[in-house]
Parts: sequence; structure tokens; C-alpha cells
Amino acid sequence: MGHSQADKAESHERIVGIAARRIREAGVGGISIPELMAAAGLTHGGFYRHFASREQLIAEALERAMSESKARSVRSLAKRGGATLDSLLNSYLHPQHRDEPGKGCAIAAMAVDVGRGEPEQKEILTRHLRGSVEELEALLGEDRQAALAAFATLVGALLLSRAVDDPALSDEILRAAKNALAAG
Amino acid sequence: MGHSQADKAESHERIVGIAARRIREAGVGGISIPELMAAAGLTHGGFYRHFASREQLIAEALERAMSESKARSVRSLAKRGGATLDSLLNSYLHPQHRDEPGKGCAIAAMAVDVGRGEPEQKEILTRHLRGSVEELEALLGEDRQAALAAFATLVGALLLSRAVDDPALSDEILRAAKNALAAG
DNA sequence: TGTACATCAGTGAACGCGCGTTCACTGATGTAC
DNA sequence: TGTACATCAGTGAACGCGCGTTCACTGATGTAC
Repeated sequence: MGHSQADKAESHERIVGIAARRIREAGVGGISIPELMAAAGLTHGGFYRHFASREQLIAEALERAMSESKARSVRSLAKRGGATLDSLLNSYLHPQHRDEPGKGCAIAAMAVDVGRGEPEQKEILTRHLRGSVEELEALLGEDRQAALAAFATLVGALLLSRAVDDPALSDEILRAAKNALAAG
Repeated sequence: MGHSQADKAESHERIVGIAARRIREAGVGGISIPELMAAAGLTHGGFYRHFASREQLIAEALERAMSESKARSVRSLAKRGGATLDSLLNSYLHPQHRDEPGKGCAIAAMAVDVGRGEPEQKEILTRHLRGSVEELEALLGEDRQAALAAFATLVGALLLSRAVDDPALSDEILRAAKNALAAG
């Protein structure tokens, strides 16, 4: 093990990256410092060389999760040859997105936790929500109301599809949301 | 304090009722047995005269929360002179519903927790979701896909409106969803 | 370039705390006679 | 109806556990000369 400044930055990066995935999978309450540090290949005692408190880690992980999931969606859309509404619907409402919450939309994964959480968490989510809605607006002819409603539909469909124990119903929810948003 | 059979039933009722509210406000992880029993006016030791485990309490509280919130919405619609789509949109997407999660839709409040939770929890949510979607179908000319998408929009809008720190944006989300669903 | 020393990332034991669960106990309830 | 006894809802102390946080220590890093 090294102790250089570069090593520290690398450790910090690794911790936040793992936390950004875990927080989407397991929620704010699902992150424990010993578990997180072990996953990063470190012992829990070193945690406070990187963060003043658990709260600060949560804030950094949330911020990272939000940036990561937006970057991912933009990248995936670019690959498909430009951001169209249909390409966004297809990737957001894809079973793979439902099945990989740790790599998926952080706004959806964290909405309930943040609704119950600290003001700082709400500020982070709100800022990223505004950005996502603006992107959707551009795809919907600058119709802000339609963009807000469409985003609600996306988030609701993803969360319901994850909460249901019948795979057929889960798929049906994703398809129904896709059709509703594509048709309109 | 009494110890009659009637007293026991009353205590059980009180514990589950409080848990059904708390689980919507604070989530599955936000319920603690000592806190819950104290809120019910009892000491924590008596908990296991009523439930085999914390898991069983969670299941009963979930079931109760789901029944309660559906009963409430049906009752409120009956008062307004019959269940119409507009009356449902107005009550579901009302700021009061957003501000009182403990009395509100359990499917929305618990969707993320249940998505991360035990199969038993998913079974409960799925059963109640099917019921709610059928009610929505009746209001939407038996269009199942439209009902599924509309339900996703309702849930997504409610959760996003709770997660945001700007009251104007929060209201805007509720209005946008209402307009989108009423217009279609 | 080589040496002495301060810094600090990471270690692992220890802390106090609240949790879920167990248990011996209490006293009112409700049944058997 | 009255008495003796079993039941069991509720009490409160105790348990082991994992948590967030603290701390003395270590040894590699990086700087001053």
C-alpha cells in the first residue's frame, strides 16, 4: 500500500465511486462505513482522512450518482446517433435499467430517500432534476409541462417495475409508459 | 392498564396503525421497535406477544398502509359525488397529499423500499397495485396500458414533488402531471 | 545527491449507542369446580 | 355465587451486534538543508 497524494486521491475516488453505486442499490440507510471501506480495500479507521462525517460521504455519493447516471444516459444516446425521444425512452424504460439500479438513474433511485432526507440532499437532487427536465424539454418542443409530466412517468414506471414481483407485469409497466410517451 | 383479550386486540390494532403511518413517513428502515411501542404507550418487551419478528410487523404495517390509503382515496372520491378521473387527479396530486405521506398512497411511499426488500413485501405491493390499476382502468375506458402509464405518472409526480427543495417547482410538477393526464 | 525530519494515509483497537430479541417476573383475566 | 388456579399481556433488565466516530500508532512520502 502507498501513502502518496496520488494514492489518496485514488482512494477517495474509489470510495465515492463505490458509494455512488451502493447508495442507488441500497439507499442512504444501506450504506455503512465499515462495509464501504472494506469494499474499497481499506479499513474503516481511514474513513475520516477522506470525509468529515457520514453525512458528507452521502452528499458526495449522491452528487456522483446523479452526475454519473446523467453522463451515462447522454453517452448512450450519443452512441445511438443523437438524442431522440424514442432512444431516450428505449434506454430509460429498458429492463436492463430496471435490473441495474446501481448503474441507473439516481433521481429515481434516490427520490424517496431524499424526500425523507436532509435539505442538502434535496438541493442536490433538485439541481440535477432541473438539468434532466431541460434536456427532456428540448426533445419535446420546449414544452416544459410535458417534460415535467414525462419525467414523472419515467421515474414512476421505473420504480414500480422494480417493486413488483411479477416479471410480466413489470415488463408491461415499462412498455405502457413507453407507448404513452411515444404516442403523445 | 388491562390485560384482557379485548385489550390485546386493541393494542395490536394501535401498534399496526401507528406502524402503517410511520412506515410511509420514514420507510422500512425508519421503524424501530422501542420507538414504535413507546408511541403506542407500551414498553418494547411486549412486542413479541403481538409479532413473531420485526419482519412480520413490517408485513402487517405494509398491508395496512396499502388498504388504508386505498380506502381513503375511495372515500374521498365518494364524497365528491362519484369517482371521476378529475376528482382522482385532484386528490392524488394535491399539495396536501404530498405533505402528508404518512396518510397518503402507500404504493408511492413504499415503492423504492419494497423494490429493495423481501419477496413478501413485493407480493403485498403487487396485489394492491393490481387493484389500483383496475380502478384507474375503469376511469379510462378500460384502457389497461393507459391506466398503467397514468399510475406511473401519478406515483412519479408525487415522489418528485416530495424530493425537491423548491416549493414552486414542487407545485409545478403536480400541476404538470394533472394537466397531462386530464388532457389526454 | 544524500540525510534528517515532518507529514499524513492507512491500521486496528476501543468508545458509547440504539437496535432486535430474550427472559424472569407481575398481576389482571378468565376458567374450572 | 365464591374460590383456586392457569393463562398471558405487559414490564423492564439484559444479551450480542453492528454502527459512527475517536485515537495512538506505523511507515512511506516528500521537503528542507
